[in-house]
Amino acid sequence: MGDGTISRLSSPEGTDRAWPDDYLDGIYRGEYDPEICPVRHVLKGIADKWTILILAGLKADRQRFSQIKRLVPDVSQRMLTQTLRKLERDGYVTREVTPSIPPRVDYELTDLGRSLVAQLAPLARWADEHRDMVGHARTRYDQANGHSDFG
Amino acid sequence: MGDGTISRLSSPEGTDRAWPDDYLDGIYRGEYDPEICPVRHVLKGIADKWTILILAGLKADRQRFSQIKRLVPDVSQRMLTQTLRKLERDGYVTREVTPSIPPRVDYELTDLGRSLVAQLAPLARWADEHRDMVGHARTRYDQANGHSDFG
DNA sequence: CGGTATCCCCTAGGATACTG
DNA sequence: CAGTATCCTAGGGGATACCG
Repeated sequence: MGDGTISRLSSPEGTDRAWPDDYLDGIYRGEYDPEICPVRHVLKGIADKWTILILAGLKADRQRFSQIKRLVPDVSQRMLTQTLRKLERDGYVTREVTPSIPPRVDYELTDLGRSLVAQLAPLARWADEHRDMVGHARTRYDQANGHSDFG
Repeated sequence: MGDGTISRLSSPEGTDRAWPDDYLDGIYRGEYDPEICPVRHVLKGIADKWTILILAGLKADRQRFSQIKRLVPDVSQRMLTQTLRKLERDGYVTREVTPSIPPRVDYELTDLGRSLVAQLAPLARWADEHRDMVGHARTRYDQANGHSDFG
């Protein structure tokens, strides 16, 4: 670990940044501690089955619980609640309860949440534009090797 | 499903794009089928514990198996192999075997892989810059509510 | 060196039922 | 309507041992 050689992978000579000015900065900053790495943490926070889709549903407007459910029809009530709570905890959304009967709960992106969503945009666009290439690559791979052990 | 109302969440009037020109396009394109959605698929492909870190290790240079292992010290041999295979299958990396003794295997990003890595950059930068805000939000949330049931 | 194979645990997440 | 609570399972992922 801390012997300093990790950052020597391909660092530009004569700079005091060990890595090029890109996202690796975040991953390898300082001691390489996987438990601390901020990129890992944020990624872990959004790298589940529903988070991105729910953030997507909230991008345009504040939404009620049931409206989000309608936008992401295949999420279970349990997971929707759980995911929204996590997003609230991380400061990405606010939760506002109106104690009427029946009750009403509105969710809305915070500035932090909107900021995150903005970062996700290019990735999603890329995903849409390159789905065919990935699909073809998979087909090729699976034909070259006989198995489909991946899912 | 396909009653067309899903895309009416907040679409601008008089356009034939149901959604603003951002990443939601990808998620909600056409029939909203979670099994097909390209964004979901790509996300799912990189949303595990190791993929991003391994892609990061490959960004600068072609690497041998053992070198990647050294860059990401806490990945198990099993998961490293498995993740690299998945990346190869999706067309993000190439795998080149040199049948020497001991054997040598080199991994390298494809153009597609480099393209993906480029999309990840702003997200990782964002993660690094906003880690404190997320951390504080969590602390606040956990103090307001007594529990730390999240991990 | 770069892998497989095996075992085993843990958590994400679905289904269902109940509640204020 | 917007949740809890409970039960249950698929599979992600670690540890270890073996192999060409």
